[in-house]
Amino acid sequence: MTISPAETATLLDSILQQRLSASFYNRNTLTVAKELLGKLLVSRTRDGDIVARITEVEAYRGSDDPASHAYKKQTPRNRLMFGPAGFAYIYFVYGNHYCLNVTTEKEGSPGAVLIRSVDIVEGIKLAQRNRTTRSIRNLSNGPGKLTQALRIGKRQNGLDLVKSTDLFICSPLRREHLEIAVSTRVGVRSGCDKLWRFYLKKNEPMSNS
DNA sequence: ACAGCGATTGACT
DNA sequence: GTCAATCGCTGTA
Repeated sequence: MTISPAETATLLDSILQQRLSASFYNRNTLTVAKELLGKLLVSRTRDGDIVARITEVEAYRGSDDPASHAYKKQTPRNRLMFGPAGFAYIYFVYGNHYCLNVTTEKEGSPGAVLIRSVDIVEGIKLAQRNRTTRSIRNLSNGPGKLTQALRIGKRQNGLDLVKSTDLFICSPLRREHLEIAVSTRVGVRSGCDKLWRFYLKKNEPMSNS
């Protein structure tokens, strides 16, 4: 099917109407994490748009969470976790990879949700080019993979997800029933008592597999 | 100033 | 299954 530019603009308008508001993010991090499952992450690039369904997340908080970047104190790197909700917190790990978080909680209360896995629903070919792989299974099932697939990097760190038209999250047009599974977080040495990883049961944990 | 290391990935046995 | 790559941030001096 072909879509005219006017129709594309209308479609984008309707998508933007479903965009998550600041009040969505400005809540308990665990609540936001669970409710982000099934939502659509949209990245608009020069070469085209990519839409991805969120399938796995992890919650990170502050002084109650030894696994969090914000466990001890505010630093230049983790400052966004201490700021207002609804902003992109993107950090660089292992010398190679970027991880995308969305900030939560009221200003002064650190919190963020790490997006760990998505399914690309629009712009698969572009995502494959960004990742230099043809694999679908391996395309965006990990925090470093999905940022590469959606072309998200340090440039977007601190971006306001409620206002930006290049990177944002919205509700799907069609409401669906989701079965949510819970487990411990991946790749952390501390905070292993907390079951703060949430993923859609349908496809089992998509990352780290 | 600098050593240690990480909310990972991909290549390889 | 194992393991090296890779670099900016952080804590310590």
